[in-house]
Amino acid sequence: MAAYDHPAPETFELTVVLRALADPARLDIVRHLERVGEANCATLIGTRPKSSMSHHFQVLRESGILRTRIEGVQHRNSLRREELDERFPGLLAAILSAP
Amino acid sequence: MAAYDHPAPETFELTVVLRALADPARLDIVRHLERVGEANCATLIGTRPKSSMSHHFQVLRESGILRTRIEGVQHRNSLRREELDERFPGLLAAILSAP
DNA sequence: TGCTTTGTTCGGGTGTTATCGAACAACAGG
DNA sequence: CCTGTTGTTCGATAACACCCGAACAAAGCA
Repeated sequence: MAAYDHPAPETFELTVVLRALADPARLDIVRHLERVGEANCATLIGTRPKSSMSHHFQVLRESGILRTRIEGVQHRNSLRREELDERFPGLLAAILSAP
Repeated sequence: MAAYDHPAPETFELTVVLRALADPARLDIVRHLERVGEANCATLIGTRPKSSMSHHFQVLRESGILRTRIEGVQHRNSLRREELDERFPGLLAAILSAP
């Protein structure tokens, strides 16, 4: 399995990031990652099937919100906090602290 | 023309607000309102038809991002900055300062 | 009463996104 | 190898959102 491509912070698009976050399932993923730091897909699957989760991770990854590191058979995801804050200062913090 | 209903800040939903902002046309409206304070629909129409604009204003209004005040035949729109900041501290500022 | 201005509402067409099962691929361990 | 685990990819369906013209509504004014 080849490593994923991750966009550079200068190419993050605000509307793309907002659209990625404007989904309850993906917001759950982001909030969970904030708590645990790093997680693979399986641990985040609630009632949703794997294929749906894989799609949501792809959207989050391609928008720049998270990075995926491959370790063996698992894909470990974590937030790109510094890079997001570099491009959109305060945005992630505001969203993570929102009710 | 009866006045519009505007949601109370406690009922603002993060995903709804993010979805409302995750559209280039609506982001333009929000940025414009930040500059001029208050504006009616017509002054914001660029190349888009009235019906499209009316739709975008409705989305922004129902999500809580702006309020619409009727004055004669004009509908004056302005950002609900304090109320948004009360519910989602820092969110609007982060978005307005983003590239 | 007409006429103009300003927006809304309606209807349909179009494109995008979410969802999910099933099949596939990559890796690790026995 | 063979098997189990972990995710991705594919294909189909359904839901949603955007877009725009046309008709409508409300208010101001001659």
